[in-house]
Amino acid sequence: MILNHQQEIAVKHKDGPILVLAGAGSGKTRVIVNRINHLICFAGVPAWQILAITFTNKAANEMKERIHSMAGPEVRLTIGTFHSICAKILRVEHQHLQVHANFTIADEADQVARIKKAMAESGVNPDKITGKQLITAISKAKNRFESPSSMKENASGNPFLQTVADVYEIYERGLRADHALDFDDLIIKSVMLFRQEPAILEKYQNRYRYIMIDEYQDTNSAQYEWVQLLGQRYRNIMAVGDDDQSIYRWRGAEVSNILNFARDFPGAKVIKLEQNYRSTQVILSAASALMSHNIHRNPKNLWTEQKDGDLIIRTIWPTDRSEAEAVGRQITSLVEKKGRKFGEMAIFYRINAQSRLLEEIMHSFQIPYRVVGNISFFKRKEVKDLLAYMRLVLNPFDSGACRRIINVPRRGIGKTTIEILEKEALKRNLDLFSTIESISDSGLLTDNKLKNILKFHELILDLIHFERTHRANEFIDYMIDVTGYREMFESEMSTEARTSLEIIEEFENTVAEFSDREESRLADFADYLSLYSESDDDQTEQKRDLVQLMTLHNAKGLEFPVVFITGIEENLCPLIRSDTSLDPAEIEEERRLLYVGMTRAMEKLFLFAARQRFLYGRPIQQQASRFLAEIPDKCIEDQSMTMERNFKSPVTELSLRSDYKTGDRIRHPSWGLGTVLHCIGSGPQARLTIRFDRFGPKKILAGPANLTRMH
DNA sequence: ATTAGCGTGCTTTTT
DNA sequence: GCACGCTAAT
Repeated sequence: MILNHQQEIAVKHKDGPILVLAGAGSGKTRVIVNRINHLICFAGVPAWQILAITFTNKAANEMKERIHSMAGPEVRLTIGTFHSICAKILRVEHQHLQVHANFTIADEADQVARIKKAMAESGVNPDKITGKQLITAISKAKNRFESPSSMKENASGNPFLQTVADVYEIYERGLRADHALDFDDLIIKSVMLFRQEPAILEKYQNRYRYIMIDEYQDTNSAQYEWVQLLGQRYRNIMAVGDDDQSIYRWRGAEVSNILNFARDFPGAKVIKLEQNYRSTQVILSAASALMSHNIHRNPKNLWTEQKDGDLIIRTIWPTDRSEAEAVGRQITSLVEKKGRKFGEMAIFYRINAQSRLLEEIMHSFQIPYRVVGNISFFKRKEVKDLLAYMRLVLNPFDSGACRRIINVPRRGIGKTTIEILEKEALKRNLDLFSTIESISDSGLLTDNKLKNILKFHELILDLIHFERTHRANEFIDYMIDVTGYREMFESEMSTEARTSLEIIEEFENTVAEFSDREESRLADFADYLSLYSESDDDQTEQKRDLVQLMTLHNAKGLEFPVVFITGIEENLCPLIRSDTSLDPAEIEEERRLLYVGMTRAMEKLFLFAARQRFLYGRPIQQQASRFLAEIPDKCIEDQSMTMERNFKSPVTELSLRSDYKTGDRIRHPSWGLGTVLHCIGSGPQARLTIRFDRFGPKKILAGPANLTRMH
């Protein structure tokens, strides 16, 4: 395809910083791929000097493929996520850190387990502070480069921070003892390495002279500094992103990074890609109108050469079930009457819990589907067990891995034996695995038990030995047999054991596939498993003609001819947790999330909501989302009335009858002056969200509040 | 030492 | 509606 003018400028840009503000569907990936190709084939840049960073492995793989098909399969450049690139650097430079080269990467489950342990150890009351809160707080501290000790000093008087600091300290100690790094560490340790070792920094600066970062709006502060450090020497940085598609603020992404790029890199060229090649005019107008309600953004003017296309169908259903059935009916009729393929359609929702009902309905309509990014494989205990074996073999210091599989399958090593081992490990300041050797002459264990653990020890040593001389797939096959892991299920005839065997086989297939195309060391495979989530793999599914179900977050970067977005209701989309007051910035992020969902649609878009929804097992009365009222009527065909005659759509109510609107100034008898952020309904029943000048945002009911309107 | 059964409590999104 | 964690029973 021919590039448009703006795309061409970006593609042909060679030296110096450049920011590409790429609106939804504006051919962002095309620009990156073409520029890389241009650098290699026309600008004389050696491929190995190019570094391309993406946020998901899926994006990285896709980019790799496209570059290889364009510039030739032999070009070798570095493409990967921040995390995988950092992991590779840290393994090479490990001697400058306090870890050995085979450090394990603590995945999410591992992290949760460690936090729980640390909580128990420091005597935190789990009713008061949840593990999740601690993980978030610790992650924030880490990304500020704050150590547990400095956190302790700064926490004086704040009991919450005090607790966080305590848990943080134990958590860190645990990671270090096991030679493990968590996701945050991968980035942070790399930054610290760059900061402290100028020679190493220089080495990588010279190596990666051309840096490209996709989804720049999703970078967090540590990643930002990483880019600054690595890029400051040659300043050949291309940042590509869209502030309107920033949906990861909650995990530290800072939109300001993209908004301030031109300031951070003086002389940066700024290119705006505003022509949309994906959606119809109607869809694009609707999405743009929605986004215009956000205040904190770069205004942009997306346009398309495409015709108007079909109106967006907006329907409020009485229940979540009827909503799901409507999706099923529509899909069936689009296939039967319009010749659509299942694979051309996708269903989006805000939270994973919504998928179950949809799955049930798809099933009863006999619609082939798949759920993207669903738990399953990587959370299966079989996969975790096998992964633990791998980790222990690669890194015998990993006591967590050791503990997990020391008695799986049964080896007669029970809780008490493990407790004795752990106490001894703590006393001697050793890891679990080496404790096994040194405990033999201590007389702490009976001969029988000693025999059992020594046998286990020997088993692992044998695996370590085997690993050195074999490929990952050979090792895994060997491991599964020699540990008796497969046999454990083979001897059982239950259906559960049968699925376990299937999982094991799937695991073997994964290695086999991996060994086929990548380096085939076990260590690489372990990284692959730790850093790659399953939502990353195959877009081959699209070819298998299945309707795809996914969360709005997972929809980013994809496109479908037909899109259904379900559950566009207050408190669900935007999602508002009951315990938190609603922060305007969070509402803006929710709006961006819906925007991302809408802009995935090429031709047909359905926006659905329900008045009653089952959530956490109970029926909850829902109201249409404020976002629905923000989409202009001219883009919409509202089917609520025809579908259900005796029900008046709250959307109509919402958009037509409101005493207050966003921006109105009011006075409250006790809270004082404030600005209306949002209003649902009218009269005394109206539910208002007001940001008070002195007290911040509050939700109130208009009736009892006795508000005065200011002019 | 292992398992089964029951109650609790929690639910966003992910590298 | 679910997963998880705890307890109690074998």
